Amino acid sequence: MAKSGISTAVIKRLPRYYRYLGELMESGTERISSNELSKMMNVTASQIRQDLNNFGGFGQQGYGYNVEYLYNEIGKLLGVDRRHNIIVVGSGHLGQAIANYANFERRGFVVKGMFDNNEDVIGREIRGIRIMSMDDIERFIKDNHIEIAALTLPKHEAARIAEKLVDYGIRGIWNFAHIDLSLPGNIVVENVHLSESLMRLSYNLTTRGK
Amino acid sequence: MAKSGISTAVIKRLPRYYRYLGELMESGTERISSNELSKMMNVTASQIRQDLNNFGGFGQQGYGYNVEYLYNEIGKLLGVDRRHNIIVVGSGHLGQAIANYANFERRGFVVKGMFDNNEDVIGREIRGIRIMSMDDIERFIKDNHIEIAALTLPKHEAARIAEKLVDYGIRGIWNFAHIDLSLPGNIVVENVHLSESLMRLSYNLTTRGK
DNA sequence: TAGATTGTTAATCGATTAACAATC
DNA sequence: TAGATTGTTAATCGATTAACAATC
Repeated sequence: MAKSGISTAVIKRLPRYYRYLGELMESGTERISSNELSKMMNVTASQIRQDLNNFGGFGQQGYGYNVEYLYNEIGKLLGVDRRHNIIVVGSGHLGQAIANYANFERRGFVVKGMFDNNEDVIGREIRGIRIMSMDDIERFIKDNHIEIAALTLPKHEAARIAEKLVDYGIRGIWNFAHIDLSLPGNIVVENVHLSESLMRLSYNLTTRGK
Repeated sequence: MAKSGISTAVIKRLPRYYRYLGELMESGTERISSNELSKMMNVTASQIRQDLNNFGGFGQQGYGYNVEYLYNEIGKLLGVDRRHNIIVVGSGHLGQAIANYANFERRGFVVKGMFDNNEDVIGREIRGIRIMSMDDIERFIKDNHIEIAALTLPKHEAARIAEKLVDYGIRGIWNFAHIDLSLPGNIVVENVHLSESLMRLSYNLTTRGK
């Protein structure tokens, strides 16, 4: 996995900065100092300045950061200034939830199609998004410039299909299957392992002093 | 937030150990060394030994780790040897997906009810799970020993309802709303911010050398 | 100019890895 | 017993925080 110079710790925090800056913009705030922001976000001002300086000098001494400018710059880093075409592979409840979540579109993530092996659901539409046969997936990816596949298949199918998706030209996989995909290093995999998340919650419930 | 002595980095890895050990058990493997496991999981053997030794000596010199024993011990740490009653608050597509995911039950996480403000859906059932009015939520939590609430409400409602849930006795919140909840320190919050996950994927797609 | 606040270097802290003595 | 492998201490690496000179 070809790592860029920026540490994953920093990258993980970027979307949260983006969210807070978006809220500041909505509330009409024009400028903000790392110190003010640090209080809102419950992190150190030092960390904010260090994080941002990984990407260049977004602020100005004596003034702070211009909210709208910083928001837009972080947006560019996160790629939300571009359009990303997505397919959802697996039309179970989770797949449907993703297809239904219109908010992603505001950030440029557009679900163009869904795929499933189950004959019964093929042909149905969800929020105008067609469920198609897996047989059509290669053609569809190529014709529609699909970049990202949300993978919501059961674990026993996920690994095999993921490899195919890569063959067909998918560049990133949003993996909801409870499995670690091993794919070529140029393929981006972002895991959402809900059951692991729930177990962490359970761990903390169990251990918490109270 | 009263932190236990174990670092969050270690805790985050526990469910993954648990998953691999479960697979080893299924495949009939009786014992495993930290070195073998490290190769399977793509981590260092040193890290595995350090992680496990946070909780006590689960292994044996010259032998390694007994798979079933270690699996069960980590299971206890993660609290999957106990039953956790859950409610889903917000019956949108994501809430329904959670209610429908029967696999959680195998780990002791049982969804006992769903709640919504929308009159149109109240009374409906999903996999035998009743959607009820928010007005009944306090009673239900108390009568059914509900420990965890999965919060799948829109962000503008989430903060207010979360506070109420805490008043009613909820101990852990599985938060799918795009907001940082600020709740008393004895309440466990586990965030699943899907839009942030998608942005990280997008960041990596954008930056990846390729 | 004086005050504020960044950008950036240095110090600290924590997490990971390496090494090896203990022991099964 | 000899070999294997843990448990654990020590060394390294990386991330966070503190400090302050640069500069708007």
